[in-house]
Amino acid sequence: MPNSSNAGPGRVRVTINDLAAALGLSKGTVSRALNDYPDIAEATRLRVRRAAERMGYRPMAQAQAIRTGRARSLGLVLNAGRSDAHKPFLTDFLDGISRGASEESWTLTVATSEDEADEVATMTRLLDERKVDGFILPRTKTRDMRISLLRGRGVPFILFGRTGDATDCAWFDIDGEGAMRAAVQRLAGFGHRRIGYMGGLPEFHFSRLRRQGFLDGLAGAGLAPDPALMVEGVFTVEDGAVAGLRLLDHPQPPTAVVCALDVAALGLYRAAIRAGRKVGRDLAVISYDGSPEAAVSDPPLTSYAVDTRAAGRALAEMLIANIRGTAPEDLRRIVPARLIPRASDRLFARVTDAPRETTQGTITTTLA
Amino acid sequence: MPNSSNAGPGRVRVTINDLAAALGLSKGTVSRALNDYPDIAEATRLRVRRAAERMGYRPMAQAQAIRTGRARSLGLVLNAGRSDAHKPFLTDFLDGISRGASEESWTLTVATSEDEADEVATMTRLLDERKVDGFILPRTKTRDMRISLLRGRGVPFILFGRTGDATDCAWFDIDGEGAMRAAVQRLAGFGHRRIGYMGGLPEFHFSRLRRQGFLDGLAGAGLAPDPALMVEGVFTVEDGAVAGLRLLDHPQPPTAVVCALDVAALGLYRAAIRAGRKVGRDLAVISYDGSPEAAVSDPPLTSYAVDTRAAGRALAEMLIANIRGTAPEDLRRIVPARLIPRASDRLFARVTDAPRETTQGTITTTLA
DNA sequence: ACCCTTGCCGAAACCGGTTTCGGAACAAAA
DNA sequence: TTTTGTTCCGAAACCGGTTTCGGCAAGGGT
Repeated sequence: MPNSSNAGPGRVRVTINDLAAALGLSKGTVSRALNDYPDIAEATRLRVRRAAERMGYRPMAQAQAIRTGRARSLGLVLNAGRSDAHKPFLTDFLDGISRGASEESWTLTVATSEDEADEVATMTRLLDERKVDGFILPRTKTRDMRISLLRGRGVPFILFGRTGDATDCAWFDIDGEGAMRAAVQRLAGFGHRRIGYMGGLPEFHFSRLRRQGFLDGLAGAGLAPDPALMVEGVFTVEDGAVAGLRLLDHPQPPTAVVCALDVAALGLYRAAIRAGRKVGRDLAVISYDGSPEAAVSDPPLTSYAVDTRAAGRALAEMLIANIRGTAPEDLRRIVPARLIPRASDRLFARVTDAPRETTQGTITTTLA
Repeated sequence: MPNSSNAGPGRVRVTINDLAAALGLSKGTVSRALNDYPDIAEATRLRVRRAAERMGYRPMAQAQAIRTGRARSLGLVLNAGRSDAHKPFLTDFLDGISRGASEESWTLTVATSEDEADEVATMTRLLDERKVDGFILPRTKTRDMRISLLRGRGVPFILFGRTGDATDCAWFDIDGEGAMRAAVQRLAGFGHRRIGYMGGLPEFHFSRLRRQGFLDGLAGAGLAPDPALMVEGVFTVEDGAVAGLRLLDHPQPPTAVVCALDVAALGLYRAAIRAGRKVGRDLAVISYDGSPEAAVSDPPLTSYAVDTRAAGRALAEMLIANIRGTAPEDLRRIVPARLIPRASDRLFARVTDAPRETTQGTITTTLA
């Protein structure tokens, strides 16, 4: 008969001892059968499996952990302090990770922190108590304390994004620089020659990459970068509004702007209104993120979308592989962002159809 | 010397054996000293504590779990299928839970699911593997399968919200019905007599409560409810737009509307535009949620805000108390929502200052 | 017929903690 | 002095698994 002293949740819990007794085998044999050891007869293995299934046996994760050293849990530490741009995607992200993890019977442990120091402290606690086998690090910075910590302790981890020195790092990322490049190319194809840029906070590595992508795009289109048309450090709609105003107030303002984040673009929308211009008519905008708000803005924002759910899933799978021994060098993947063409980047019946000079003239006089 | 075979993360791990050896005590004594057993001399207890501190000893959570039956982890299963209204609050919510949990050295395990069946399956797995000790159940329904499951298995849990039969349930909730009542009272105070209502999906228990609160509010103001001015089942902005149009198309449309959710109100904004009316001038709106989008809408939406972070924290603390033995009946708390007065509920220089009859007339002719 | 593999399983140690039980040392009461 | 009672700690069992080790039995080769 199964386990009589069943304290805690789960009702009558069937342990490996119950299973072994029911089968007339030793618990060691049962364990090895369940874990596919080579020294178990195929017939026995099947008998054990079937009995386990029938009796509803589930190995207690912690009991395994104590011997194997694996909690079978992935750690994710969210920064709740900063207004996080990935808020709207968080559910999708968690969903992706959770699915990727549960497919291998792993789980996701989430913690939060407000600043970088707190982040490291939280991760340390999770590690010390052995609650987690590895970490997913979102929003990687060029110089990231979390990476130093984990590297120093020899703990497996994977970056969502890249970093300055990615030696020994596994990572998954979206090709932001490629998207920026394509955005410039697209705008140049529409006839734009003065293309502005709004980038994110410089400490995040993606800002650096996207900026470079933008510059590469300009070069590819034979355009010279104008520092006056480029602003960095945008991370909220408010930032974007301020920065946008600066761009639009320029004596020779851009006819198009590439934004590294949707929030920046949304801020630019506001700036445009205040400057008496209209996005989609006087000003072309292409952005990046594919956030839901972008779809309902006026005009709907053309944006490069990232599939956050798929990213979460990939991150989970890759981290598990890393924990299981795959070398970090073999765990690096980059996927393209997907363009969602909407109305903000086509200046209907004007820029689009007119030759370049006329375009410039039209815009300029509109502003004057 | 500490543990030489240190597989896995964490570098040189100091175990209770290392500690005992260093102190010249048995590991049982060390354990009891650390856990404040009464049969340990005060001097010894201190000596042990200090050594533990100095050597950086952290008990391995899983090793404790195997004997105590406590994983020291709270479970949260998110429904990723439905477009979740609490998306913008998710970070805050997780942050609250995480803080409440980590104060007691507990952690948060998050999983996702798409439908109700999946939800139950996920929770079952988490329980069977003993990954969690209890659950936080967000978005409770009047008849909730999760509750039946957990009740049946005798697993501790706490509701975020209330439910049909809350016997033996611990819960934490925001006083939505009170907010609805106050909203009606406020609008009636401004002179409104035809007050509409837009409610949420009926299966969620809060919809029921808020609806009742609205009706109570009407009664308190001496107004008779008009079924034609009440719509239910709104859960997205789109729903809200459709429902709003229905309300505004009424031959004798409402001069004010109480919304049970901000998304409903935002939908109503759209409907008003299409109907040629202007919220804050022809139509007063009070809503509930306090979502960030509501602050930047035009006009800014007056809404009852819920402190999701505080809720998360309270839920975590209460669930831990429940797991530790406090009776569910002693773990029930309701806190008021906080009114954030903005522009959407004051019809400047018209309804506000005019007597009731005139108001009605003004609105009506505006529509005609 | 004997030895040597090989296949397969049981026994027992082990992981890192918690908890029970009993007894030594010492003080107070008889 | 003996008895009784406390205080405090060690020894060992226990939790539910995993992993090592050794040995029995069957099969193959000589």
